[in-house]
Amino acid sequence: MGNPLPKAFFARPAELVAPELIGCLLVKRQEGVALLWGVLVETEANSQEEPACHGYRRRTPSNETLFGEPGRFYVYVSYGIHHCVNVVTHRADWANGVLLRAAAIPGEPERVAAGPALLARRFGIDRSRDAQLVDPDRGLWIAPRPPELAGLGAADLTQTSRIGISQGQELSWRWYLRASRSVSRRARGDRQPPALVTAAPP
DNA sequence: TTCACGATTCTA
DNA sequence: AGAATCGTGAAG
Repeated sequence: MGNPLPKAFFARPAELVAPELIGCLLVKRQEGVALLWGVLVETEANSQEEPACHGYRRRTPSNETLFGEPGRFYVYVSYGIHHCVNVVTHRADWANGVLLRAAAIPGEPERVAAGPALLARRFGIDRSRDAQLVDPDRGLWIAPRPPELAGLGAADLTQTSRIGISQGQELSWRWYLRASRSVSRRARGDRQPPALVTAAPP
């Protein structure tokens, strides 16, 4: 879990990175407590050339990080109240990133991090993390898929349109792990999978 | 300085 | 389906 994704992983277009991030682990090191980690189960891609992207209109102090080098967190405030966490991708001077929309945290309620703002809240991520490197040395990073999830493929994911945007609906740039109950919102017709049975009856 | 709006969430 | 809630960016 200490091994982070290599920097080159993020130096690709967001729509390539986003689906590959599913199954990876978001990990946070905290003072005096065990590592906090969760499996990423839902992501969205965003890119400068389309209107749903924060960098579509102009480069400003608040979206500056999105235009920076890949491999950093871009954290923004949503609706004045919530925080949302992105990972910057592709290359510098081109707004491109992946929104981390949901994570499944072992041993915790299924939906504590089911949604971008809930994920940010549970991991205690706010604007102070903006522009910070995705790196174990900074205490917050992303680890590759663990062995048991290494076999994840397109067949395990649902690809659909993004959530909460008015423009850019035609792009199917949201991906989620179908087997997970920690997904923020399922595509139409996709039934919620059964809960995992963790304990055998006596 | 002011105003309208939003990559959301919670409740009914 | 609708409200809450406030940081931003564009307008004045």
